[in-house]
Amino acid sequence: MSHDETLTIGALAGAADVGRETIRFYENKGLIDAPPRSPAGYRRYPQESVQRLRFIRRAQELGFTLSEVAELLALRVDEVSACGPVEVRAREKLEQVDAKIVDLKRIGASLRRLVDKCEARQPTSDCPILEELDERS
Amino acid sequence: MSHDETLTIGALAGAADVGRETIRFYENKGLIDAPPRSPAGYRRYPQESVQRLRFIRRAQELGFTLSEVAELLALRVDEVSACGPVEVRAREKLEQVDAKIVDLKRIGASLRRLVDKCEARQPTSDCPILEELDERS
DNA sequence: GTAAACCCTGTAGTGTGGTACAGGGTCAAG
DNA sequence: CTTGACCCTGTACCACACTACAGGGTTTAC
Repeated sequence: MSHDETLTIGALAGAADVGRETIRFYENKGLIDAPPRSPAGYRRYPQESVQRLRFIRRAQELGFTLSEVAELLALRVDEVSACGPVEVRAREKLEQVDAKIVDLKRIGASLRRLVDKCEARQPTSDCPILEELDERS
Repeated sequence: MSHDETLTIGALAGAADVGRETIRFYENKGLIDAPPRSPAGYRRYPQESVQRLRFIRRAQELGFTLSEVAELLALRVDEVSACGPVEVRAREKLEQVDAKIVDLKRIGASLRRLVDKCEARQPTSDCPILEELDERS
């Protein structure tokens, strides 16, 4: 297989730091397109697949399920996707994202208070933390 | 069972909006302490358990696994052993949280641009979402 | 020209985080 | 003093997102 700008599944897996099986799994789930095949039936991936895989991974880390990631990836405006429905879905995702940010900020604030308390603690006192983790909206 | 400031598992489940089974599951996993029991063996929870359960739920929604939640809750540790290692853990979580916020803001900005494009009715064939997380991989 | 290293399909198994019984005891109301 | 709503333990099952074979073909490096 001469080097022809495409990647085998193994090379892609290495480049994107995921397992081979994971890539086939994502293909099955429709998260990545089925790539063209070599005469012997081997998948040949374009370089951009690396970006897509990495996006999937990071979106997952942000708390999106695979089907939510699929929705994110499907959001684009072009000849085939009309503006109306795309806009609606994009707005929904945007709300999800903003809500996640709000929650994360609240958690972050709690953690920061925690860290501050640790820094300012009196030598003899315990690390008084539980209240800091409590909700209080 | 006269009202004695404690909650049955069902009352707690109702107050914290989780299933009974989930509470027992968390107890098993060490996420909540085994509460005292009534003579008949019924769990009697203090009011604070509601806060703890809600914290667990919220932290989970933000992408923390149950064992990470356990870590967060364990920051409460006991006595002298506390502050040093606790502070380190808290800082690590804080960094994770801040990084997530940065990524989510990027996705949010991307979605906002997409919505704007929709409003301006300027079809494009690129995928604005995919481009957002490219930098810094 | 053969062995290692890769690829294929397909199915089974894993870990996480629950959820749903089964089979039984307890308690409060009427 | 029974009936229904609650509680107990324990096990089985579920969805999600992988992960690991099995059984086979292909490519490449020596």
